[in-house]
Amino acid sequence: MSPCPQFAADCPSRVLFDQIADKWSMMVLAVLDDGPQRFNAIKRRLEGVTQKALTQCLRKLERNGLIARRVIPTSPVGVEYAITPLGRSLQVPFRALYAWTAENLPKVERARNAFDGGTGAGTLAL
Amino acid sequence: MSPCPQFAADCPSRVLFDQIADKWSMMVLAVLDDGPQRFNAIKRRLEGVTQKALTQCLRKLERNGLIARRVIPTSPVGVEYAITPLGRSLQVPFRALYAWTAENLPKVERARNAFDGGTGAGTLAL
DNA sequence: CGGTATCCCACCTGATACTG
DNA sequence: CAGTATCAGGTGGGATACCG
Repeated sequence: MSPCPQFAADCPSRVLFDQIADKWSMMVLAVLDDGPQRFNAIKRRLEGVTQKALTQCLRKLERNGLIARRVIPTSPVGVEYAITPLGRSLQVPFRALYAWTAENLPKVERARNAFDGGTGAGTLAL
Repeated sequence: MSPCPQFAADCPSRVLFDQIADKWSMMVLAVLDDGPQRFNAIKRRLEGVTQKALTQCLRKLERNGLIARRVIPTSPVGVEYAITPLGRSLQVPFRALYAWTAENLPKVERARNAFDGGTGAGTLAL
């Protein structure tokens, strides 16, 4: 199986992957999967995210049709973000990835210890 | 479903995700899925990758136990990289993600055009 | 509240040169 | 061949301040 025999720069998979695989996108979608959320509510659940980074991430997700932005014209403006059906469909492969991390974290940690601890002897064991 | 009620910075999924979700890792694993490859052979198949970036990526994958590095003591040294069973297991969720990109690229492109073209009216359509 | 604008700095990048 | 070393330069992040 090789969908792209070579990974050209304009390979659709590459282009799209660059869009969805950043540090925060997956988590934002996971948060919004619980239901629509306000900006600061999302921010509170993503430990370590800055306002700037979150804003950029939300814009990108919105641009790609994965989330929807709705302005609530209250006294101090409110903005609500909601996951779209397209965004929800991306949750499926994302959850598969999450499951992999949960299942294989111990193995990765063991490999890392072997690599770091050894003088490079890790290559022998594999 | 919320495996992490909140995304703490030390959430195992977050930590591991940061390790595997960079620009090149997924493609390197896909290339090595065809069989062991030499450094420059991999480089040739990843259009746009620099030697430095590829070296860093291969080191990280090796450290995390996803690929194995083998030095072939020939006249000009040769180095062969091979995917490990652990790396191969990661291919499963990666392929699911690839399938999603292939299937949903048109929808994303349409959303993007709506967002870019419109004055922000894209929020209405969703 | 939900941003945008600004500054500043760390980092990543590309290019080049050099080594075992 | 497969790197490491180095340096210039652009990109992005963090902090702060300010606007609707």
